[in-house]
Amino acid sequence: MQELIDIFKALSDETRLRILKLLEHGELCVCDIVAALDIIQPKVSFHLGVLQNAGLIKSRKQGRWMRYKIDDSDIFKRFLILSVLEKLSEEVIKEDKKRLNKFFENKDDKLEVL
Amino acid sequence: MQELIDIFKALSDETRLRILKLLEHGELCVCDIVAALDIIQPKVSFHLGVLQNAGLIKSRKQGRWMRYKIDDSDIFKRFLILSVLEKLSEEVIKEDKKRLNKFFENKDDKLEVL
DNA sequence: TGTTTATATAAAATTAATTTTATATTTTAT
DNA sequence: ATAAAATATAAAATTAATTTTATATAAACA
Repeated sequence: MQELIDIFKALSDETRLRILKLLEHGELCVCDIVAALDIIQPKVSFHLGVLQNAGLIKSRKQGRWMRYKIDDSDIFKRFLILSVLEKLSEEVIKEDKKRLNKFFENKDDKLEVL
Repeated sequence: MQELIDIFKALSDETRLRILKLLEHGELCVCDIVAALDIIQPKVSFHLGVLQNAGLIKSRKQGRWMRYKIDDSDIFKRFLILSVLEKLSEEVIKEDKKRLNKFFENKDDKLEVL
């Protein structure tokens, strides 16, 4: 029962739904998400923790980055996450994606300089 | 987005999941649920309100009773509710059903007396 | 009509979740 | 080695959700 409650609780917050939507197309590190949502890092880490605790995302450490991606390893979570992604209008996360893309461009610039 | 959040929030509470499970086989009035869960009436009304706000149950007034039942009128809610009902072990609500049955027996007794 | 029953709701008290601020840890780069 | 970057976590502050207590309303009954 608690496992189920944790999943629903994790999904009942705007910031966390925005994070899931950002992770729709793959893995991101914490700093990507901070840049995209334009909120402070400890807050992002907190929400990533809630999502991970509920088993909706998983992480791996790569160098000094911690990369997160969706974990839809069972049919129930898969359906839930698919529903969420489908139901969230693009409108809601338009600005998030803009900021993320801008952040990526700057990353690329830096890489080209090296 | 808020609608989705309200649905998940409604589902992220033990009392409310127990109520949904009680409503699995049909309509119940508030006093049935109070008897089954063995918690005070304003608390039950509060949780019924949360579930109804989220569109997961609906009510109709009949005499002095307010009867509630599951509202799975769209495919997404239907799936969610089905998943919840399937995932909640009978164990969790065994006592609830016992108390509900005892309450029903007493109701019948009273009717027979009349 | 006055009383009882079923329910809702408001207000206060309590508990839980979130946010912010400050700091610690780990990894990489200088 | 030192400094900087990325992240986590602890503590405090804030906000939100839940629970309790008290009361109001409406329907049915004596």
